[in-house]
Amino acid sequence: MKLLVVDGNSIINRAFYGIKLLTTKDGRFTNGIFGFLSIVSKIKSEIEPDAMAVAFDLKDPTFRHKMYDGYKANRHGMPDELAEQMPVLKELIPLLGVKCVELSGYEADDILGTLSVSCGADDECYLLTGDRDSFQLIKDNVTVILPSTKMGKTVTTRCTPEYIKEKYGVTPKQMIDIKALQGDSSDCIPGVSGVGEKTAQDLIQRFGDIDNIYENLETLDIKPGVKQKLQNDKDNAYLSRTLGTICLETPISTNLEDYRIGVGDPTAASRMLASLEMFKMIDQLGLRDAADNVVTEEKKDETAESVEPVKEYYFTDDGNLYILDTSDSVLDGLRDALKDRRIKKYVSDSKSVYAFGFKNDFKVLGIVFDAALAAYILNPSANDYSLSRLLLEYGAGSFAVLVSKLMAQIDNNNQADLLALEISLAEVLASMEKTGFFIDKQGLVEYGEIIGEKVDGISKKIFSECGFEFNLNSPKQLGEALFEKLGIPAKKKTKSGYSTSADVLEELANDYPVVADILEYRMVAKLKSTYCDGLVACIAEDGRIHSTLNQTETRTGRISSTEPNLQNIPVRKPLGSELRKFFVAKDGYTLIDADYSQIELRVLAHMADDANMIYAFESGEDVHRVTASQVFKVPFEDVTSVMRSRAKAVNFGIVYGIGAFSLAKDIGVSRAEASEYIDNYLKNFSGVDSYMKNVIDEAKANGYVKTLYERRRYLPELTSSNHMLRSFGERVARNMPIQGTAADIIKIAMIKVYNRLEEENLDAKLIMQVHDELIVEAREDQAELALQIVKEEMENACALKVKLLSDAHIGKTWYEAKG
DNA sequence: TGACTCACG
DNA sequence: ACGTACGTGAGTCAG
Repeated sequence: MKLLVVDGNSIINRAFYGIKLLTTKDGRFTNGIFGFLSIVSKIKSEIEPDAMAVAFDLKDPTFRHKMYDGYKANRHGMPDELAEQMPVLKELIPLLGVKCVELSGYEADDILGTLSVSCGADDECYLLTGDRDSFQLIKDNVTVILPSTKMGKTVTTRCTPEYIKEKYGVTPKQMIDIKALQGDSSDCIPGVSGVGEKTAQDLIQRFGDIDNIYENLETLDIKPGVKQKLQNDKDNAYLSRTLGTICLETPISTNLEDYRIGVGDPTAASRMLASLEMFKMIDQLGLRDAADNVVTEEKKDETAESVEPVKEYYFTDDGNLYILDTSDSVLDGLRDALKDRRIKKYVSDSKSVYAFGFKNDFKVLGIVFDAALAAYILNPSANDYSLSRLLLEYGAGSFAVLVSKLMAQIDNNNQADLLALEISLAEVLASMEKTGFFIDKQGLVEYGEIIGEKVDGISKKIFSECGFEFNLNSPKQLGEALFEKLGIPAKKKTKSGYSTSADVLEELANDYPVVADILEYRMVAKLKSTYCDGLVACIAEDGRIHSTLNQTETRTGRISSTEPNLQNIPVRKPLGSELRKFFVAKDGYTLIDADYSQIELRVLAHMADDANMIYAFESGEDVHRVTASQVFKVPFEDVTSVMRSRAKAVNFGIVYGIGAFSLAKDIGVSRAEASEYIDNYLKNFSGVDSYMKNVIDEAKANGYVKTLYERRRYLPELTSSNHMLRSFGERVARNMPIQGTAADIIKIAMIKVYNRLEEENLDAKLIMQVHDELIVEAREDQAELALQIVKEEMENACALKVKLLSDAHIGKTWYEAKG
């Protein structure tokens, strides 16, 4: 029989520290469980055992180790984030048909030891543990499988008697004697003081065990100093041997039949994994059928009278239309229903339904519910809002059940208006995707050729300055070239070598001309590959780029743009901004670019209800100048450009959840000085000061933060015992309501602009959004009117305690229209 | 696939 | 004692 015994504590510990913290949407930590299941399922499929057990430590609070009271007293307690995962794992394992074994007063090691000696000569035993103490258990038929992390990946080593012989030069049993001499501070095993790994190995290799050493200490060939140390700590050596010997007689069942892998409860297991949001793991553990049963079983319960097969869509008794699958072939048969406003539609993904309408020149009416958008509004931090996942996650047996569960939560959270807003926006986004952005392809290609020549020229220059060639795109090779071969002093390191990021290189560029060239290379290489080549490849047959606008991607409520991303087209540097000259309006049309002025700061002024900041905006003066005058305590007229730019950085920093250190680095002043700026700022803007404190208190009390329009983001990080993680949570708590409210507002504006342009029958279309900026393509003779509409709708999107302002310009290209 | 770098608001 | 500003997406390298 093949037996696999897992040291549960050791493996979940390794997993916990090896994987970044993961949580479910309601804040339960899951990374340890996830890592445990990953490695155990991998090893299980390699070994294919007949029997299996997972052993856990179980400390009896009244238990004191017989020999040594300090035993393991200095082991670090388990962090809460891991401790809460243990009972969950222990509940899950039996559902997978595997026994958990734990016994008061014994460690997992002891259970591994006892089961390993229960195996007969015909059996094979595998011990999965990260604890090298288990090496003493190795025999011809007992192998230790030791996971370790190499270059960020988990690899496993099969440790056999031969492996121990080769690595330590001893038998597995002799490992106990090595440890008796060497000790182990993490286990509070004292050993012989002054004897380390090398000496201990050498002594046991030559003399076999500590009995022989102590019986013949006088005559053995051992250095006098070492002899003295051995003499001094003889008692500790024997005590250590006792402590280091794994118990082989734990009172548990030693009948291997009792550990034969069973069927467990696949349905309960998959339900539990779904609640832990480990959807891939369900497949990995072979529970897909059971998971599907969860859905069909419950479906039977719900619609007991008529068990329908799962369909792509269905009408229900109330005459509403439920559309689960929004592919063209399905929607094709529903055209008439899609045009009928009276038929309420509940869909899995409204944007694609609207897109189908546009593609076929009709308008889809009557979508009242979108499951993906609803789930996104309930929790924007998930990664996947596909229907199959939502059904599992919400434990819903049918689409109709899912809809009612989602809707109940949306109502409960007061988010029905927000959902309606997102559904309206889906139509706008579908229209924008369909329209796309016209590109001067020939101009872009020619620009790409010029940039390409620059790339080649700078590469050659760099190689001649260095005296050797290497791959300039490889941070690793570049780091070695600069900081080793050329001997330039390195400033900063990353996990895998020297940092070569722009801020590091900028500090060196003045002293080392080659570094300045590398910065220039980086810039032009990026322009060439990402923008010139990348964008040209995205131009469709109609001469336009149709980016995808994702509505369920960001944790703050912003939309994102992919394939290609049109929200990060260069603008800050002159050479890069040239690119925008190739984003043009089609013949006879022109572009309107309108962007909100300081929307995030205005939102902050409103939400914090800060009289001073509201006044600053009402004065109509430049807000960074006003801030500078207050923070630096100088009259408004005396604000210098340096003061203004520093105040601007402080304003940004406040929105991001500022720290003095980062502000200091950003604007190049001392930390103390930066700290003074922040203090002055918060004294002047006392409303902001108290808002920032309140928002964190509320976030901690509620577990989430929210925008003016009830968009939420849950922040399990706030309860973390890890300082870094908790601080991150606090910064997010400060930032998300501001960034998110600004996102809500521009979404409202988009819907209004879209509807107005349509109502007024203008030949003008919204084509792009860049967070605080909207772009419209309008027929030339209607451009002025369209501009007025865009500006007006943006400024009237909502009424805050401060006005919203939109700067709008007309131009033939994006470059021109940006103003 | 993850790390690094860099483009944007 | 700890590391250091929010939110994104794409290209590239290297394991």
